[in-house]
Amino acid sequence: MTPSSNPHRTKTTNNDNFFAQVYDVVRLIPYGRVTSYGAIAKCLGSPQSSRMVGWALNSCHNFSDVPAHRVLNRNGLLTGKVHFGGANVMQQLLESEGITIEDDRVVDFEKLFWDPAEELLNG
DNA sequence: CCCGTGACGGGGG
DNA sequence: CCCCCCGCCACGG
Repeated sequence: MTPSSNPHRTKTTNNDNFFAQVYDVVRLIPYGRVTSYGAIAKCLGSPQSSRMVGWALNSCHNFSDVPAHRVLNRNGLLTGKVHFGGANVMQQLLESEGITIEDDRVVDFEKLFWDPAEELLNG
């Protein structure tokens, strides 16, 4: 049954699942490492839905077990910093993990990048 | 119902 | 390097 054919559905169906999957992946990001919205979208089978990854994190505002601060854009920029309450909360969280930030960008981004797809390969 | 607006990303000029 | 456009899709006006 297609989503639109279900009259009982008041809101979201696929989303609940997608959101949950995003949170699951984010929880796997190791301490001191980072990844990107696009990498998460890709490993969930929706490489063009990176925006939705951001949307998912948006509605997960501060679940203590979801390290959303480790998710950056493809260039290692802290594009989501404004959603962490204070102006530099996101940066501080990253720095507390030993990561260096310069001009809102993670230094050695490529080196610290953690690819969720790799995690899938290794089990 | 249409439209603008995003924590995005890839491709083309 | 720049900029623009497109695909993506939920949500609010």
